[in-house]
Amino acid sequence: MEILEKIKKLSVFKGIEEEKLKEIFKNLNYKIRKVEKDEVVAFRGDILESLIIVTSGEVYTEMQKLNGDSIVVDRITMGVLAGAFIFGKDNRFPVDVIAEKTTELIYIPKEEILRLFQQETIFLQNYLGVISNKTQFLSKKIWFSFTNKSINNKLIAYLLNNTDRDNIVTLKNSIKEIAQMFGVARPSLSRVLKGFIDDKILMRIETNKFEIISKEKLLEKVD
Amino acid sequence: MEILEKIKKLSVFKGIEEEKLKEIFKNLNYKIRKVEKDEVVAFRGDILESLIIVTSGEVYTEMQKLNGDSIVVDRITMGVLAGAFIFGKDNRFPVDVIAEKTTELIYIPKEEILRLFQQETIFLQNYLGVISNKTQFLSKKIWFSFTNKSINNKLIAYLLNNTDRDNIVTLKNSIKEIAQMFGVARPSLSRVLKGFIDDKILMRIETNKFEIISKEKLLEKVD
DNA sequence: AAAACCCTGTAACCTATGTTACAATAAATA
DNA sequence: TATTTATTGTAACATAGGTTACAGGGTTTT
Repeated sequence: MEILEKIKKLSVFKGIEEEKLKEIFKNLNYKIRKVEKDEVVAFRGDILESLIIVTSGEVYTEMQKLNGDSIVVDRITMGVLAGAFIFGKDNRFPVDVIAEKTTELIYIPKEEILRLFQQETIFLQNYLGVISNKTQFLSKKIWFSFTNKSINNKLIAYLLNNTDRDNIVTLKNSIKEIAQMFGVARPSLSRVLKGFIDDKILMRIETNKFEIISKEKLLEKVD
Repeated sequence: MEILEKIKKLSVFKGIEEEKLKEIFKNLNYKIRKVEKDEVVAFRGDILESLIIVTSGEVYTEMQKLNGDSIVVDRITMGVLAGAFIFGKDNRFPVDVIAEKTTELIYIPKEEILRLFQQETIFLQNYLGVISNKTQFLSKKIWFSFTNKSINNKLIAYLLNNTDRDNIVTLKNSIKEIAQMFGVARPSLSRVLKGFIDDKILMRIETNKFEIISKEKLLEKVD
């Protein structure tokens, strides 16, 4: 069972002994599906009857904007695909799912999943963990964009969240990426950043390393 | 057991026969807590060891903005409180929880919940449903604000989502509330709405009832 | 009916942010 | 090292949206 090698690395099966995992999969009704690059794994609106797990390769999910453009929502290399949608009220895919490269997927029917939950508490806990983390992640994202409307505030929150002791901030992402995360234009973010430096609130140490000269002054900039 | 009367109305216990529910609660290790209006149920950062269920009254959750203002995130009258946080990586409350009025809560330890999951599949499915729905709700919210940046687009998406056949839109909320949902200023929303009416894309039938004269023209307004 | 209140429309004004474009680095590649 | 490519800084300009303020129309309260 070469599938075991892939399976045991997945976070939903973490902590289950290999022997048990083998036993589980021997009696499990599942399907393996291989898709090529650019192949559509699922269309928006498709009904979800099975849990889909990505074991190798990569898929991305995209949504349609009103003007027809589509934006990439998420990328999944290993793990559960849309885990919150199989048990929710609306069990249809909210997004299109497309393979980024050659990808292997496992389909496990919902009933089998429920049976596994009963049989293997660790699996249940892992699964609960996965969707709980997703919810937490989304909650934080919403909180961030809701409480920090201006670029000013977004940047301040970001800086404060990434300060080590000694008030040094090392950016984990490029300015370009941060602007994207914030959903703002890159030059606009640069402008605000420059403003903080001009006002001697921040000091640039390296390209993407700053010292917060005064936290108080920084907080005064909140609008 | 008067608690049964309250319990059986909760969506996480839906579909479980009353007799079984009685049996479950007889052997369950839980605590009841009563709080008065304005009493703090939980502080941001508190560790969650138990599932908390609101059985009567009402609580609201609030978050701190950088400038110290707090905003109300959610209100819960009956149901599970922060259900995604007990099984997630970070099992601390992300928000302050405060009683809106006299409120009764049930605390069930995490281990007991897990035991219940094994014992009563319906409960497990209900619970999965609750957090899944939450995730779906948050996903939609994020999608909406991410794909519809301008008030223009937000309003168009809102109108299209609330059209019945015959292209009549009846607003479910006041303009004020919609502006709040969108996170924009009320006069700004009014202005855009007026724009659509001036351009003969919408026609006002009643105060909060409109006819979409031309869906095509409406979609042309997307930026 | 009068008063008080809340929701909405509307207008004038201002500012933050997007847009575009180009120069200056920095990083990657030949 | 030289050349290309991606990332940033910066500036000039346009505009969507926030702010404030006030007036008209509903509702509720007195």
